[in-house]
Amino acid sequence: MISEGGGGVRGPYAKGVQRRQEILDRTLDVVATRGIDGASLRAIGDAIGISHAALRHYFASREALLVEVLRQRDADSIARVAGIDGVLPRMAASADHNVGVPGLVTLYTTLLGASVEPGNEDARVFFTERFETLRADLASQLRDQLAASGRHSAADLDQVASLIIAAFDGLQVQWLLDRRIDIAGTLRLLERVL
Amino acid sequence: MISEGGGGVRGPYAKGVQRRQEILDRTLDVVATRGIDGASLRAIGDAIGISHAALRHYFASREALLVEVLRQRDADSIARVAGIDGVLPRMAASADHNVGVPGLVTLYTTLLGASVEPGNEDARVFFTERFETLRADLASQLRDQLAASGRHSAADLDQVASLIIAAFDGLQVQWLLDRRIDIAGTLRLLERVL
DNA sequence: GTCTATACGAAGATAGAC
DNA sequence: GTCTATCTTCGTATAGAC
Repeated sequence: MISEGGGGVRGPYAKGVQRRQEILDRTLDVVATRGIDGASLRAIGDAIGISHAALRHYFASREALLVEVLRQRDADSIARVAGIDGVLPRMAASADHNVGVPGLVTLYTTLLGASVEPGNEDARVFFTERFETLRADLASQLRDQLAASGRHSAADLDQVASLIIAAFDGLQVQWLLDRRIDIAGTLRLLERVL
Repeated sequence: MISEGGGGVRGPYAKGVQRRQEILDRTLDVVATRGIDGASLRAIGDAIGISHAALRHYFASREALLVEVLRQRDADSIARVAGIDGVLPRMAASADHNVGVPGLVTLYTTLLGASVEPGNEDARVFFTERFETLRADLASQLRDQLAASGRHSAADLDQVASLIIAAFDGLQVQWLLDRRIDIAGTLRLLERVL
């Protein structure tokens, strides 16, 4: 719907949509291989076989492209663990999966760090909304869990949600710097005490 | 000792040492005012009244300069709360202080995010060592606290230390993106459950 | 030891031709 | 839709004044 306007009905779009997806996929490849700093528009363009200027026909800026890569993979990630019961077990499963895709975790961490900087509005908007949504979802699920187990909590569930997300993100950074860190195990520790 | 070699004993150094500190101080000002991306070597040089090339007489690279700013302020920060009893109260006090210096928190967060990227070795070394030291200190203090209260913990204290640091860092990021986040309050929540 | 001047290559962004 | 060419700014590097 949104992507249908002007021009023909099908022909022009199939290629454009495919091209856009190709750019997103190859960008993650380049990021994983050469790092974020190595993923210049020219390097990404070279990997696809187009000029760096052509990339900007699909994405408004390099930042917008990187954020879009993350947005897509993050949605996949959330969908993958959607069936798992319990908030912390779901986070731990996510952590386990992420261990296999360090390039993506690096992209997440780097963009998150950059998002607090004025001038990186795309990343800022993405993460602000992501955290807002995630906090609300987690808090509501925690409420359900407590109700189901017949208990009730004295703690502010929004604060608990913030804490869980913070632990997840913070542990991921420590893990990237030192692979001995056990993200899932530490999240299970948090689950035990909560 | 280290900084004494060649030339006179005092004269030449006074200026250099002072200049170096001036650069560190002004760099934080520029970062706080214009953001990290706005803190180019040229912008920092302009703020001091020297050329950008002169900065590299004191610091090997822009990254090394930024890391040194953070290293110095971080040491101040740790010293400031050193007298406070209990691990979490000390972290909460740090958080309370940081609320007043958002530019420094932004610098910390941005450099931390960048440190996981290959090519940012200065930041990587700083944070890797920082986390290692901090985890060891926290774990040892937690052990003391438990011993003093006559209890003993079933949990791995290194994991608890990781968790506390992760919560602190993660909450700071969420706070930078949404000032409604209550870092100290959420840390106290963590203290209550541990 | 301290600093200016200057140049280099790479980056993101942009304009306009095809 | 894609390109080439160009603009500006960046970090870095070097030569040399004082």
